[in-house]
Amino acid sequence: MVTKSDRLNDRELRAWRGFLTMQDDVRRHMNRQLTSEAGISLAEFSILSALRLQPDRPMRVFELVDTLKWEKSRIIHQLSRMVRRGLVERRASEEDGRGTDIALTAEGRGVIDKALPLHIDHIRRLFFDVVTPRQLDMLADLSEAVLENLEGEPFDQ
Amino acid sequence: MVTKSDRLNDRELRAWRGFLTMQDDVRRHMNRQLTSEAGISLAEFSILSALRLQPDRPMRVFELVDTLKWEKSRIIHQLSRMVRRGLVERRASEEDGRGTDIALTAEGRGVIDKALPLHIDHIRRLFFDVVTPRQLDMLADLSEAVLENLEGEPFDQ
DNA sequence: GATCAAAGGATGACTTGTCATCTACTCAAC
DNA sequence: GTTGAGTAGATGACAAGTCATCCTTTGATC
Repeated sequence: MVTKSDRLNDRELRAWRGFLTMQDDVRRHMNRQLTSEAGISLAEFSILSALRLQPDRPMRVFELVDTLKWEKSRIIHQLSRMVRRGLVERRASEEDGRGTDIALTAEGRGVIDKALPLHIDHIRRLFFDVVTPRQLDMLADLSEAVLENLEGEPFDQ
Repeated sequence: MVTKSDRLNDRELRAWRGFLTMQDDVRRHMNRQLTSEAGISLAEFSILSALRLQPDRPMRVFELVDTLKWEKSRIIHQLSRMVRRGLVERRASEEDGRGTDIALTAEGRGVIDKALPLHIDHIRRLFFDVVTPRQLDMLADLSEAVLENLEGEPFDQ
């Protein structure tokens, strides 16, 4: 049973503030590295690398939603911006008259192929170089526990 | 010495994807809970609770920057929006002619006093209830290690 | 084959966050 | 007391993310 109280204790506060700050800073660093070395944002990187996982076929919008776990509308807006920049293409799906296939353009493929190794180098230096294997596994466990817990919560989906 | 490679191994991938997804989802949940139960966003909550830490004096903008570790411009824009909504006030600083004091309005104080306990309840259910003390300390250590490491990196500040 | 709920996706309005740039003031050196 | 570098904060333009709403197609039921 968990002790309830109207404030966080020192241990909780340390972890929580550290987590929030770290996660915010890490995102900002990733964004800046990608912008300056590959000319794309972290959001664009996320979409492009999801598409790169299925190199030889386009993906449906809902597959991107499932892969990235973003809100549908967030994905769709991001795709619209990326279509404008020529990184991806929309095509009517052949299987489902309501559906849209999303495909990498040649430029999108070029960009992600260049960005991926640079980004992996970056997050290695940023993150993995100072995190022990034990911490890594604990973070994975913790993340999965929290994610699973989230599904039962109000304000979900 | 760390093994370099152009891709993440399974262990790294599991932790990294879990972390990114979890952190994104947690933010979204916090935002929704605050919006629906207290009528403010997470960004507004962050500013208001920083101000609430010094209940009896206004804070300077740079103090908010130091406390929250946000970019200066992010803080300033957020403050402008919150002034518009009547949650905080700007006053010329008496000590420094360039400076601005930021103070809670009566409404801002009312809102944060109502929001704080609700939010703490929420993150307890969301997060602390499924995270062990050991994991908590590990997360704090990990966050501090990564934050410290970030300071030496390019793309900092 | 008409009806209708649900699925797949798009759009608009609005908030949030970033970068680049700008103004006003301070403080030190001369 | 000028000059000039650095500090404190503000602004504008744009990219991201959220919510509410909309349109079309599908698929089940009658």
